[in-house]
Amino acid sequence: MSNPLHDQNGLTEKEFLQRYNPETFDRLAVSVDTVVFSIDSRIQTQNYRKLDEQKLTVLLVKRNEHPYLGRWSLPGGFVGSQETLDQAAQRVLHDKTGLDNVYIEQLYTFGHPGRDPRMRIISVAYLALIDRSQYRLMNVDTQKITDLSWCEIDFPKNDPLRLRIGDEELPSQIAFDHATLIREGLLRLRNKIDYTDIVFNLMPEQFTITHLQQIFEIIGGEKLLAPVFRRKIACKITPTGEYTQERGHRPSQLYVYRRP
Amino acid sequence: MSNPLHDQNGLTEKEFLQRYNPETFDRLAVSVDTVVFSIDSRIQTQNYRKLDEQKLTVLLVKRNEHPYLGRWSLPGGFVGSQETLDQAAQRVLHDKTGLDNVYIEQLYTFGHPGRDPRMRIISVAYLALIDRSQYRLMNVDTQKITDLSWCEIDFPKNDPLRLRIGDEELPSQIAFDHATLIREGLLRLRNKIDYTDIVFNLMPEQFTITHLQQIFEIIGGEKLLAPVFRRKIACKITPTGEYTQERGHRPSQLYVYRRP
DNA sequence: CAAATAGTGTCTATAAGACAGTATCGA
DNA sequence: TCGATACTGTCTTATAGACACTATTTG
Repeated sequence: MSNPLHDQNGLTEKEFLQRYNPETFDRLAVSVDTVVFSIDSRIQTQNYRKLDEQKLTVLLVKRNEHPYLGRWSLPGGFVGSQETLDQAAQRVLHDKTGLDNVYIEQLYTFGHPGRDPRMRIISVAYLALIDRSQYRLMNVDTQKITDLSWCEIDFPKNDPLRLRIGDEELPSQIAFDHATLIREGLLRLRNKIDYTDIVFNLMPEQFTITHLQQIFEIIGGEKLLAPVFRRKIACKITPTGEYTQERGHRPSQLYVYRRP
Repeated sequence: MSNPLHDQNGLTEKEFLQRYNPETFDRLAVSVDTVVFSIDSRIQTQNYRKLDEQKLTVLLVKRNEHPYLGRWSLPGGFVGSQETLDQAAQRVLHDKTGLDNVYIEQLYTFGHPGRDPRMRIISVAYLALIDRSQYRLMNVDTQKITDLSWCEIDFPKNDPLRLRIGDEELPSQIAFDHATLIREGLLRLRNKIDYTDIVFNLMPEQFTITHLQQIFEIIGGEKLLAPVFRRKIACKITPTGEYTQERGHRPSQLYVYRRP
C-alpha cells in the first residue's frame, strides 16, 4: 500500500509516515465495557412444591479504585494498542470476571465529554450473553470473587428499567454512564430476540419450552400466549425425548437448540 | 460526584484525580467517518419520452494528503476533546462537504490495528441520509467542490456490493477500510427501512408512491409488488391532491410524509 | 378425585402474495 | 384507437391471536 504520489509538501507516503507525529492531536483514551446478561434460574421449594422463578441479570463489578470507588460498574478496561476491539472486550472480560470465549457483539460507542472525570474516555460498549451455569466467576486481577455480583433486572414494556442487588435498588449507585449502557443492551436484546437466535446463548444445553418462553417474556417485557410461542419456536429447537422430573404435574419435554 | 472514600493508596477521589496522568496509556486517536447516502433522481429524455432512473449514491471525498493520497474516502476527521461523538460527526461532515444539520445515526466502531498506517485510529462510523436537492456541496476546508463525488451503488440481495463513479468501478480505489463501512451502512439501511421511517430523510418534500417504491427496491435489493407496497406505506403518507405532469400516461399523485 | 402445569386443536382476524382489472394521460 | 404508467379490487394463502380442550403427574 505504498503510494509514490507526492503531496502538497512534496512528500511520498513513506516519507510522510516517517515524519508523522501522533502527539499533534488531543489526548483521548478508548475503553471497552461489556454488558453481560445471564438468566438466574432459582428453584425455590414452597409448601412441598417446586417454584422456579427466572430472573434476567447483568454482571457488575465493585470498583476498587477512583473514580466511583466502591460503586458498581460494568466490567471494562482500556484497549491495548495491538488488539482489535473484539479482542480487547474478550481480554478485559476475562481479567475482570474470569469469563472466557463468550458470545459478544458490539453495542454502541459512548463518548460524551465528562462521562469520566479522569480524562476524555470513549467507551465502546459490548453486549455479552452467557449460560451462567457453565462458568465460574473470578476477578482475575484481584483474585477475589466478592467484588462481582449479578444484578437483577426488571424492565416491563413501557416502564422504566429497575436494577436490584438483593434488596438494594441501585440505579443511582452505578458508576459512570453504565446504567445507560445496560439499558441500551436490554433494548438491543429485546429487539434482536425476535429475528435472531441470540437468546440460545443464554440457555443451558437442554431446556423446556416453558422455560424458554419465560425468558422471552422477561426480555420482551410482556406475557406471551403459549400456543403462539410454541408454533413460532418449533422450527428452532429439536425434542430430545427426555423429560423433566417435576412433581405435581405433567412432566415437560426437554429440547435442544437446532442450529440453522 | 466527589467521593470522600480513600483508596488503597489512601487518596480521596479529588486527590486521585489531581495526580492522574493520562500519559500512562497507549496513544490512540478517535475519528468519525460518515457514510452519506442520497438518491440520484436523474431524468433522461429518450425517444420523446421521459425516463427517470433512481440511483442510490454515497458521498466520497478525494484525499488530498497521505495516506491514500488521491484515493476516494468517506468524509471523516478526528474527534475534538470538547465535543460529543454526534457533534464531531456533524462538524466534520460540514467541514468536508458543506452539509449541515442532516439526519445522522451511529453505525459501528471500527478499530482493527493497522487499518490506518499512521497510528492506531479507532473510527466511529456514522450513517447520514439526505435529500440531495436541498443541499449544495462544498469542501469547506479546501473551498473546492471538485474533490467531492457521488458514487453510485448497486447492491442486489444475495449479490456483492458494487461501487461506481461514472464508468469507473472503484472498490479497490477506496481508502482505508471505508468500503466495509459503506457496506455496513447499506445493511443497516436495508434492515431499518422496514420498521422505521428513516427512508423519508432521503425523500424530497413531495413524492409519488412509485418513486418511493423504487427507492425501497434499490435499498432492499429486490423488486416489490405495487399493491402490497401501497397497502403497507399508506399509513405513513398523506396525499396532497397535486399531481405530476408526466407525459404519455396517467399522472401520479404527490404525497408527503406524515410524521407519527 | 382435584390441582397444577404441559401441550394440542381449531376458529377467527389480519396481513401478505398474486394478478387481473380499471383509470388517465399523450400521440 | 394504442401504449404507457397509475391505481384498485379481490381471491388465495399464511400467520397471529384467542381460547377451549386434552394429557400427565402428585397428593
